[in-house]
Amino acid sequence: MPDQRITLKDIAQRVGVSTGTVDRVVHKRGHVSAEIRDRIEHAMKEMGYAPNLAARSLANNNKPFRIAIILPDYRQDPYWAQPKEGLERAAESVRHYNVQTEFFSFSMFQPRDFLESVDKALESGPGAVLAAPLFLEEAKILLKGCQLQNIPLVFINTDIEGADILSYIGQDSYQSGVLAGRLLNFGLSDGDHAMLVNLDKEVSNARHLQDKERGFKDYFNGIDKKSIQIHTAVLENFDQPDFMREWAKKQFEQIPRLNGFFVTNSRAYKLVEALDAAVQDRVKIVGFDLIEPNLKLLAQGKIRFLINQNAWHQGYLGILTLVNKMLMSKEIPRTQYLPLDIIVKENVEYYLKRTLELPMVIV
Amino acid sequence: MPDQRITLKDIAQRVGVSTGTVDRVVHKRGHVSAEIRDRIEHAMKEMGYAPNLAARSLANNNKPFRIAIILPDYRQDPYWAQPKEGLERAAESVRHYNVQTEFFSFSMFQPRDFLESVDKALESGPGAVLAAPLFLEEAKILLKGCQLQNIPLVFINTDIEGADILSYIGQDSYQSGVLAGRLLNFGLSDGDHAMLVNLDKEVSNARHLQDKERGFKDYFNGIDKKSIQIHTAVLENFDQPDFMREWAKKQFEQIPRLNGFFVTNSRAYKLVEALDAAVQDRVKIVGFDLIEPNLKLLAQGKIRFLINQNAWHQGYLGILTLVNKMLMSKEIPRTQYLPLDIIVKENVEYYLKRTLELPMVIV
DNA sequence: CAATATGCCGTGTGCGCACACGGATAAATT
DNA sequence: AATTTATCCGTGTGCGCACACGGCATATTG
Repeated sequence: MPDQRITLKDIAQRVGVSTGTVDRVVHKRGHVSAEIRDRIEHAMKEMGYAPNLAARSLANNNKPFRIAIILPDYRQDPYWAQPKEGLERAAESVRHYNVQTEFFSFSMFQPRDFLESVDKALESGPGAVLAAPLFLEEAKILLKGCQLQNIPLVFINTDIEGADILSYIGQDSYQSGVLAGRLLNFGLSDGDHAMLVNLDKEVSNARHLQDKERGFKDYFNGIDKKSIQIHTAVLENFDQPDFMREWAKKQFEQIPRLNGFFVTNSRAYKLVEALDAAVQDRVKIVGFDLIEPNLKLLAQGKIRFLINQNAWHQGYLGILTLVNKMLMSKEIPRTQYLPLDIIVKENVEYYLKRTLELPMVIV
Repeated sequence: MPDQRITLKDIAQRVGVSTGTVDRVVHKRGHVSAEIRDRIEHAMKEMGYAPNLAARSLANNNKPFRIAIILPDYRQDPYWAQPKEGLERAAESVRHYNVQTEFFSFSMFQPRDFLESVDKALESGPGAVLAAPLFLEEAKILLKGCQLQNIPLVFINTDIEGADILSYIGQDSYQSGVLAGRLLNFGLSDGDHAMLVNLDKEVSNARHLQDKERGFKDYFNGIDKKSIQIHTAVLENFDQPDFMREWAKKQFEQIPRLNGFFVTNSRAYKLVEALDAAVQDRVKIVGFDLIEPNLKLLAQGKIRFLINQNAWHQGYLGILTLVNKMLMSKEIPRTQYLPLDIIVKENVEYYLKRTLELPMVIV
């Protein structure tokens, strides 16, 4: 632990030059003779120089670092409120580095709206872009735009394979499916049946869904201790209670030992609502996301496990990633998967608090 | 989102005084007339002034903030390596605020050694103290010392009820016991038996153990769906494989339907080693901590769940708490419980990586 | 009334860094 | 030899804040 922090001045004195010259070397701005450059670089290593970020940010304070954020409208789907919150929280915690954020929201059902946001965002001349690229073709235009302007781009939630971006931050859908299988299996008995239920109208998450399904089935194929039979259901009419109840009733008639459900998104509560009280207590349900209706059912024991995708963290890490890269010149991994938190009634409160309290910023 | 950051100068101009006067109000250093003080405070609220931490830390950079850390020697118990790591990591991330840390380790079996560390720590004239107060009486001396020197004190791992400290950071032992009960119960059937196993020689964790046991039993008393019978075992000879095997054999003879174990500390692997191969696959074991031997058995399915106490975070949060209080003048809650992470084979890697990658500091 | 004390407030300096600007030297050109 | 050009390097200023210092009033005292 170095007692005294090494400053530009220190190594300038050591080498016998001015701080300006050292600064030129630090920023590789040229106009320094090879010999002196070598001596400075050598001295920096030897003395263990590390720039004082506080001072750096102060000195840079005239030019803000602006991040354009392209996100679906959270009023269309409450899911997007979570990344948004994380983004806002992160923005708040790096305000002191003069980081500014600007939101460009779009309708998650209209690719053209996305494009419009892309245009607006790029025209605003940002220092970096963070986006949820729901539409593949349109996202490629964003990609090109960022390359042209030579600014870093971060994707959250949805990745585009092979895209030349700074980083992708999201869930590991496949692994979350595997995890769901694991949790369900733990509570099921030999000979039981389980069902994967997809309650969704759109296919915007098609890829995530596929991966989850694959992971879920792979898990059950991989075990040999018990025999659990897996079924699959896709229901677009999850908003019609009557339809749902009817559907559920039929399932149990056809599959008496149907004892487990895996709801692949945050709508597990919709499934519970469709079940009779007695059934609610018997079947094991695994779902996603700590949203209010799910939490209530978790507390009642009617949802056994919730897997927390940590959507909040997507936004948070997104900002931190950009700040780490651009202001702290850190190396960033191409892919950053978020932890898959397992939530039950007994530990849920810590996860709810964590997003509120945990203080953090930059290293 | 305020486009332009508000500075001291801004509000000085607005009120019509100098920055020095505003600064005096900010730091409550007096020598300001009541009227001007009010006007300044009003303007600060109205304009939403927030100090620029970078500038503040720069201006304070001559006087480091030194934190004395009193911790058990991690060579005696690998557990303590985790908080230590968290402490070091946190120290690293706040280095730029000129925060320095100094470790004073002690033997976890010798109260007098602890006292010696306390003396050394207090004599070094720290700006704050962080300690793991394993010994009640001796800890009281530390308490008095800090009160005398008027410096904040943070406890980790072990709390002392009613002690006047800044904050306690640790696990919620009771709740972790409840959680263990929940997890075990999920995999057990009506009529099964479960056993709480305490593999420990010392009673230094007596309190934590009691709480865990209470939580565990409370859980099973609270359910009415199944009937699970609970047993308890305290084994000090966990280091003798022959003894352990013999003991285990006897248990299964006496309790044929013994299908679940809750190991109250990180030594779940010791229990697994004492079981026959067939039994290893059958019984459900819930333990604590992501240590190497446990992880291996988790991957093999021989430990079903590990509850992660996040000992790493104790250290990390400890430093952040002190920095938040002293440098950012934030309010700090008296008790900070750490999340109870549920770890299975399928999500373990995220938790191992998380401690390595997650970048953070201060808000 | 002068001398001193007291309350209030502005000014100046430095923290470490970034960067524009200009000065110095040597090399190349006229 | 005088001038230009290129190369290399030092200096100065400001970022927002903390704080010592000193100045200017007004109040207090001899």
